[in-house]
Amino acid sequence: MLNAPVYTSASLKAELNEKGWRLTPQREVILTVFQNLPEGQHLSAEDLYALLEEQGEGISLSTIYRTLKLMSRMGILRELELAEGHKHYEINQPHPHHHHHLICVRCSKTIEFKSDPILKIGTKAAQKEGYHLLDCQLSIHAVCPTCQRSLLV
Amino acid sequence: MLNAPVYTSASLKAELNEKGWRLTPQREVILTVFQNLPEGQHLSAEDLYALLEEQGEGISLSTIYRTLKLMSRMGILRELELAEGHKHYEINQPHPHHHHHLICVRCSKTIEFKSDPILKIGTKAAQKEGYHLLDCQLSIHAVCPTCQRSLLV
DNA sequence: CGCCTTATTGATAATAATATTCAGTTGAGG
DNA sequence: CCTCAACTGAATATTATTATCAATAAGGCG
Ligand SMILES: [Mn+2]
Ligand SMILES: [Mn+2]
Ligand SMILES: [Zn+2]
Ligand SMILES: [Zn+2]
Repeated sequence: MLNAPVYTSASLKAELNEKGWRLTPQREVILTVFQNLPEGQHLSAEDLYALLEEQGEGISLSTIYRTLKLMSRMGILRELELAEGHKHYEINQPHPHHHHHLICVRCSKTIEFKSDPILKIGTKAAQKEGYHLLDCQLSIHAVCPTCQRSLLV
Repeated sequence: MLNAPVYTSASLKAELNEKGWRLTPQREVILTVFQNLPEGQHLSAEDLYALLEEQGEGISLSTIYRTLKLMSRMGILRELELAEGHKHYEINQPHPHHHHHLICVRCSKTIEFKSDPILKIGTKAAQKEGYHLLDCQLSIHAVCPTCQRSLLV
């Protein structure tokens, strides 16, 4: 069941150190931002950069890109394709908060929804092949009601 | 249930013309390539470009990018994030061939698997919100057995 | 069947997200 | 503390994808 723990600074440090990596203030700040992000919000690299700038905790874009990638590969964050041209990120929540995305390919309006069966099926599929699960996300690409009406394409 | 028909030149033409667009030899060729692609194969824009070059049916990269995007937004092709840095495409098959992807985030080794329940859940989720379904794909990000062994990160 | 309008193509240049480089800094283990 | 490799930030490079624009060719229509 997506063994994605709720990370604390301590557990993040432990997991990093285990691999010879380090806990830095920047990584701690970024984790905190994602942990406090309201449900349904997703940040791009630029979003995160701007947000931190605002908070007076400026972190370089280089470090932001590196950290987003690192944490995604650790299974701490999820990398999402919610819009064309750039990725979005959110914290990778375990079971009761784990969810999926219904995305309008025209305007990018996104609706989240939960599904236990999907998480189960995904977990089993990974297990069967001996893969170590990091994230499991159903992406539904569709056209929202508004965009259906506006006949534009 | 993902009303993605099996496209023929005629039905492609019909659907294009309906929107004031045109069927061109290039679009026909590209559709044919994807329809004849063996199960489990996915093409990037560059892959497709090289493949057509080889076949002596060279099509410009501009047109390839435009066509891949157009056909994805029409629901004819699926746009997949199977590797970092570029997208892959495959034909969007209806029910009995519809499938999902288990992807190693380290080496990009990908395994396909089917699941009727997921397609059902996705279809229902879109319906409930009044979205017009184009594609429904579960992406499982994980680490394959080989990459688990090689302790590298 | 031709004609006219306009979508489409291909070549080229532009854009923008992300990666890389490297010198200076700082975690973490001993 | 000390050492050393991992990390950061600034600048630069990369590269997938998009935009531009003149030339071409679908397709609706008379
Ligand atoms: Mn979300
Ligand atoms: Mn596939
Ligand atoms: Zn929309
Ligand atoms: Zn692998």
